[in-house]
Amino acid sequence: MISDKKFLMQVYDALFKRYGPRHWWPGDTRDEILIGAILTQNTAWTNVEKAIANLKGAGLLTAKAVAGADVGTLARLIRPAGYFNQKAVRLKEFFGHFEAQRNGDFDAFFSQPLDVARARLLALCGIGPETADSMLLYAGNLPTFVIDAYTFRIFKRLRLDKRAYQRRTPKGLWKDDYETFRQYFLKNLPEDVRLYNEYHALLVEHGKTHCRSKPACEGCALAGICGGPL
DNA sequence: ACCCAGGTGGCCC
DNA sequence: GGGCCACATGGG
Repeated sequence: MISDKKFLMQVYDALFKRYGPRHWWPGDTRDEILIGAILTQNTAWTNVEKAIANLKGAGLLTAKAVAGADVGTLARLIRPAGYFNQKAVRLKEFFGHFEAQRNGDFDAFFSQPLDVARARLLALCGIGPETADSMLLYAGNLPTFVIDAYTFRIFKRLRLDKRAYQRRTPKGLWKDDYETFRQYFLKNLPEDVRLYNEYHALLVEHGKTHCRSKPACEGCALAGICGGPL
């Protein structure tokens, strides 16, 4: 059995060879990346694009503008992204917090040690581990790894026999666990923001087209690595 | 008419 | 800690 380090790079190489560089995050500015990270929670990116276009048309695609915007206005504009009432409140709270507490200085925020910045993001309502890691990696260029539903699904299928990235519950059952997955990647990959960026983007691209409900990976970029159906 | 999408938080036991 | 549930639009 190959080592975890080699295994992870083997998967990465196969995906990169198949899909090429993804040029993530899809957004022109850091503010837009942060906004998109909240809008895309459990939502198809195509819907997020519509919401972002609306915000842009209203001149509300910057942190400062969102912080000062009316929640009802935000909700109306981001409607296509779903959960628009929740997300409108959370967007305004998120950027309002930074504007009020830190004068909107994201450079300083992302200059903090990764673990410090991460804990501060997680303390905010509506920012869970995936959103926090997306912000840290793609908006802050800090070396954290983003785990999402695709990552769980793809890697469980790849190595269901090993389960190195699952944890045991007190009852002894194997369970998906965000932090266990994340630590697996951080521990077994070189600390490289560019690599973490590309790896997650590749997993999303692969997940969108494969390993979804299909029972097997026929014609899959990971053929030969994949362990078969879940 | 379903089912799913680059999650999160609240509530119950 | 684990199991449900609400949140909501748009595309297949």
